Amino acid sequence: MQKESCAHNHAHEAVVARAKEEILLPSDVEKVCKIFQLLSDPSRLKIVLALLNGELCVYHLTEVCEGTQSAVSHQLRILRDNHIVKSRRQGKFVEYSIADNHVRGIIEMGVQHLQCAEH
Amino acid sequence: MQKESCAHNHAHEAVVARAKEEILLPSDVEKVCKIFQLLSDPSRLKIVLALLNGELCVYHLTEVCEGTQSAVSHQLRILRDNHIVKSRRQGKFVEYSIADNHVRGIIEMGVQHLQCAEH
DNA sequence: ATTATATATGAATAATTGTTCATATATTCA
DNA sequence: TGAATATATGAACAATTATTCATATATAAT
Repeated sequence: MQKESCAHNHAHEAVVARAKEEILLPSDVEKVCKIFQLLSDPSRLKIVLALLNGELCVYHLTEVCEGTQSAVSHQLRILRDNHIVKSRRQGKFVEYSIADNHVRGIIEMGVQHLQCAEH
Repeated sequence: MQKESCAHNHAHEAVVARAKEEILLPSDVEKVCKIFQLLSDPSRLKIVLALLNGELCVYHLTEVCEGTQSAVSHQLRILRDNHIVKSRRQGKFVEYSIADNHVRGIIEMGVQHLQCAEH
């Protein structure tokens, strides 16, 4: 209930102070959240998963992800704006590929989590 | 624009077929998304970050995360329901701790992403 | 028992966001 | 140049979700 008054000093403020030190800076928390948020939508994750195996154009991505062209394009924009993917025009087509190699590691960790018996 | 008709067979359907094989099962995509979604909110990420250094009670978490008691409790419920954290009552207090060790790896990858020069 | 402290939770609200529909832009081909 | 294909994007809509406020429950202390 309270937020300021500390009637409660079991294990003292030291616990809080230490925990606060070890945590990330607020701005860093936001940034780490952002990368997770980008991968937390099925449409976007499918796009990124597909691109982990190599460059694909929008039409192929639309097929692979079983979405509409518009929806895929909108999500590609978000991924591109956030430097997860990059694009290059190849004549008639626009080919997309992974721009940030860290995403592979992050996703692998997510998959590892999934494959465990704990659930 | 189209979704069915394939006027476009540059690099053939084989590309799509192969990409679809390499991607995860739809249910697995959902599950991987879920773990990212859980870590994609600043309040929840702060909670998890704090708990990575050891068990903390709700009051301490409230202080560390600089949120209200209610908001922290709501987020703890979500994290507990999804087996990211677990709780045990210790007399007057309820102590929370990390239930799923995979989150450490996932977050470390997220932080690694952050620390890179690319942005 | 009564009071105070610690945590949990339901309902309401506000904000964010993913999709769809329509349309615009860009490139190729006839 | 004009038609067709490929991609992008704005606006509207629906759904999800994080927070707040009020209150309920649980434990401890007096």
